[in-house]
Amino acid sequence: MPRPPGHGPGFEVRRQKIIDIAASLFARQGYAATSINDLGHAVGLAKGALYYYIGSKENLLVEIQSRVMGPLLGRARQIAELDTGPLLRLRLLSESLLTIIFRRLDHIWVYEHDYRSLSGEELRTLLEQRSDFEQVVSGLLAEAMEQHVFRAMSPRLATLQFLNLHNHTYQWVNPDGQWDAAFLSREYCVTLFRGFGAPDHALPTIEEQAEAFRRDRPGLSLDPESEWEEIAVTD
Amino acid sequence: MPRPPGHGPGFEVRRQKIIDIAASLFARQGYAATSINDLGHAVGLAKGALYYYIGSKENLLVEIQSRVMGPLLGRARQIAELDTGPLLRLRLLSESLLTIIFRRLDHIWVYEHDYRSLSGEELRTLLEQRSDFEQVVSGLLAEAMEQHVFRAMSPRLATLQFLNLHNHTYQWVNPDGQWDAAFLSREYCVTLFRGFGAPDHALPTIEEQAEAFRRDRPGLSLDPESEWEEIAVTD
Amino acid sequence: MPRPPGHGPGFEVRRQKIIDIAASLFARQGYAATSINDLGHAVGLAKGALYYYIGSKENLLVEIQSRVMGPLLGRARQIAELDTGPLLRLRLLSESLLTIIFRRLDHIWVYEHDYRSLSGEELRTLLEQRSDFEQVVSGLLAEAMEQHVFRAMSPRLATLQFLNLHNHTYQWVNPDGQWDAAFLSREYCVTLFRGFGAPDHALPTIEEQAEAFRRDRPGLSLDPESEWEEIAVTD
Amino acid sequence: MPRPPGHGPGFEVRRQKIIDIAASLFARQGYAATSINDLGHAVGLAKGALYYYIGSKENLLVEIQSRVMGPLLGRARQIAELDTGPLLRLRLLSESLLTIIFRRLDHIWVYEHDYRSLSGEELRTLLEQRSDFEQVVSGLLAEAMEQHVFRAMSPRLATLQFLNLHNHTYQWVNPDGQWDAAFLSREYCVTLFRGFGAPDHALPTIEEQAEAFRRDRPGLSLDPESEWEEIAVTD
DNA sequence: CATGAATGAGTATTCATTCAT
DNA sequence: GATGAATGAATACTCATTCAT
Repeated sequence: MPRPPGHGPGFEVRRQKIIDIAASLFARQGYAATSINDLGHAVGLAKGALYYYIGSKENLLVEIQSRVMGPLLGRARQIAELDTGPLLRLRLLSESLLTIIFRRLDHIWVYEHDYRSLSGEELRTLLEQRSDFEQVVSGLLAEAMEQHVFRAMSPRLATLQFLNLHNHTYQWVNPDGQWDAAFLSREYCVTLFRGFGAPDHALPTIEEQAEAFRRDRPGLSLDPESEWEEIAVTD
Repeated sequence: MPRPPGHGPGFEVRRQKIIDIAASLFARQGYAATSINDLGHAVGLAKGALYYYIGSKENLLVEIQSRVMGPLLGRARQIAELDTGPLLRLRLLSESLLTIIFRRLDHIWVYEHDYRSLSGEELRTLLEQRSDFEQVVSGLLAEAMEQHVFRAMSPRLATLQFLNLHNHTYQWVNPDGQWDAAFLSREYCVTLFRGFGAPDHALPTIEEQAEAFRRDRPGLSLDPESEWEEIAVTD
Repeated sequence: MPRPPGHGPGFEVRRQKIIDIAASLFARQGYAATSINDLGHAVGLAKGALYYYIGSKENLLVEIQSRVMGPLLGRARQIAELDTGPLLRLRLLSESLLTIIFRRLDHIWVYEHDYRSLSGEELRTLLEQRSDFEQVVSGLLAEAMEQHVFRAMSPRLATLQFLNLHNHTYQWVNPDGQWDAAFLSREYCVTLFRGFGAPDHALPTIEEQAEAFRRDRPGLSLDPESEWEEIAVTD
Repeated sequence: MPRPPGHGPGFEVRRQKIIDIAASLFARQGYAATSINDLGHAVGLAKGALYYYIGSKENLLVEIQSRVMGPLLGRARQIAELDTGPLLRLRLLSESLLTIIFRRLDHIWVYEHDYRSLSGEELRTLLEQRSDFEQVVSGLLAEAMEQHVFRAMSPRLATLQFLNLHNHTYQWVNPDGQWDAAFLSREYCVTLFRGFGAPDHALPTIEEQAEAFRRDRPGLSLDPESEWEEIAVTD
């Protein structure tokens, strides 16, 4: 009894590899400046076979974007619901964001530079996801202000500062360099928490809390390797 | 970049107008997605005439980039040499940078998104200019650390945080919105100066100093309008 | 067109079904605009298996063409040899032609629209068959003129009028509509026989003859159902 | 004072020539089977220059279709409004239709074979125009029936017979052959008018009327040469 | 100065066909 | 028998650039 027409078992594996390679090319040369021919050459496949896997060039962009936004949003929502103070959650969120930037720098380049190449429907989805992520950040910052841990300030402006500081990192970061995501997160949060902190409020010892948290909740660990793969594939 | 002789008196004026329009188109649609035809249509000139003014498409990109970097570097060097404390100079630099972002948002979009479309020689020039600007920032931050106004930290990392916070602003800023460059600069500097500040050091009243400075040195005023035009054209 | 040996018993049945589906797709979308993928999808078979049955895309066209011309020519020759007056034979031929048009409208569309996609050898065969059919018509018309049932006129022009009137029918006919092949044949023949008839010659009562004929010679009945299937499969 | 960007004086001339050549290629090989490369080769122009004139391949189809329908509908409406008997008008209409078929055989091939390659909007326009033409025919036939010049019959079926007889002519006609449009029109009308005529009604001497008409109304002459060019270019 | 016309290489995408498994 | 994977040529179309006038 032959199985109905469809895709073989190796299809998805190869498809993911092609998206990997596409992300790296797009990151290096830009989406518009990378031709399907370039990609075929890099993958080692003729154009026809390439299309068998990718459907269309724009579809590659969609896949790359959702590889970024899927894990990011998933993790952000997990963190937002933890029963800890808002600062610890901001610290965890910061590290998650930076971890993803470190681990998939090429995806982030594409994500940041070429999202305007998306067409209507896909673009709307993406912008919604971005907005969802921003609202998680906004919510945590607002909470910190309500608890007078942070001084009163425009929540929107605080959010934008948080995002500026983190999101621009992809422009210069070297994943194999001296700094890792944990270190950068610590530094950024020191700057932000001191910058945003209420004048008379002694900031809590976030780093100790974070360490304790990681010790107690290994299931929610931020180990980037496993997390990414798992979420990316099932996403 | 001298032009061959024989151009009439209106040549440069018209050339600058064409670059203006090109910048706005590139910002809206991207450099790769904007055709010379589009530009000709927007300018009201046939393609042949356009080439008389622009030389090549890539040349437009070079012009736009140097319109950004020229005034920015010029202003940065002026500020760096002022005989005031490093924090005031950082504050003035911050406002200059944001002023340029506000006033020429389209140029900045092109500058940030399409610099990879430049070829070797031009790209190297650009990266050098970026590096020069970063060194001005680095220098001021190091000075603040030496004077123990800022706590001891990696000067490189401090620089990158300063740049992250400012440079990512173009992604969301609305020049006609509620916030202007002066306001954002104030806010960013509060965050950074408190974040970077030495623990036991009371930060000086930068805003008052800045106001006094603007009152005493009107020639060095940050009035973006005049500054920009002047530098851009003679650049 | 014999197939290499080794095919199982269901081969020919499945093959015919595939040609059926191909004809309907080609008729709807055109031969050039229908891909082998489309066909595979409609049939429920992957492309590889499809080629096992069809040989090539052009071959499908050949099969469809001969499914039309085979029964048509066979029936035309049978009718031409009947020992009745030429008008009755024209009337029977007319109804046969229209019957085939009605029963296999999709085949006729392909036959009329896409025969130019055939290559040399196949095209020549097809054109010969068309010419053979035209000669049967010509012969009957000439006979009617010789017997002074029709007025003297160019036999070629009479033939072309007969063919114009019948062959263009596929463009608008609806097999499920109010008119059937028998009705249209009656109407066309009234027009043609009166139009072609010798001025002083009372046209015979063809319809009564036709009815009597059908009563007496059921073996030569025009029942389209059985006739078509039989010829098509053994063809 | 330079004129604004647009098209030079030779543009439209060359454009019309390209459409001529396209029509001849499409007629010979079919629209789908004719590539833009083929056309460029036939015209003696590179692809880029071709697109400068044609806009798109489908646009060529639209132009060809309207070159047929424009003059045809224009002439049909003129004829329908003449103050003569319906038979003379049918005779004039028949000759106009055949004249266009003779003069632009290649256009008619494309018109008849490839109209399904048109997309929604263009297709709808075309079908409307076809329907308009059919209604002119229907109107004249109905008029003849009302005046009892023709026997009572389904006006729709009479129309379809008229159209079958005329429209299928393009399949075999040779414009340089022994028959011209006037001759074919005469023959077709004899067939149709005798075929449709009321049994007891002596058909009028149409050919004499037609000749008189042509003598008296030279402005409405059917001279195909001048008529076509005039209408085609201004259309 | 400015135009319209021309080029040729490049773009994403499709598709009939083949073939190892 | 049937599949999924691969090919390579073809397709319509775009675009930066040039140049005679």
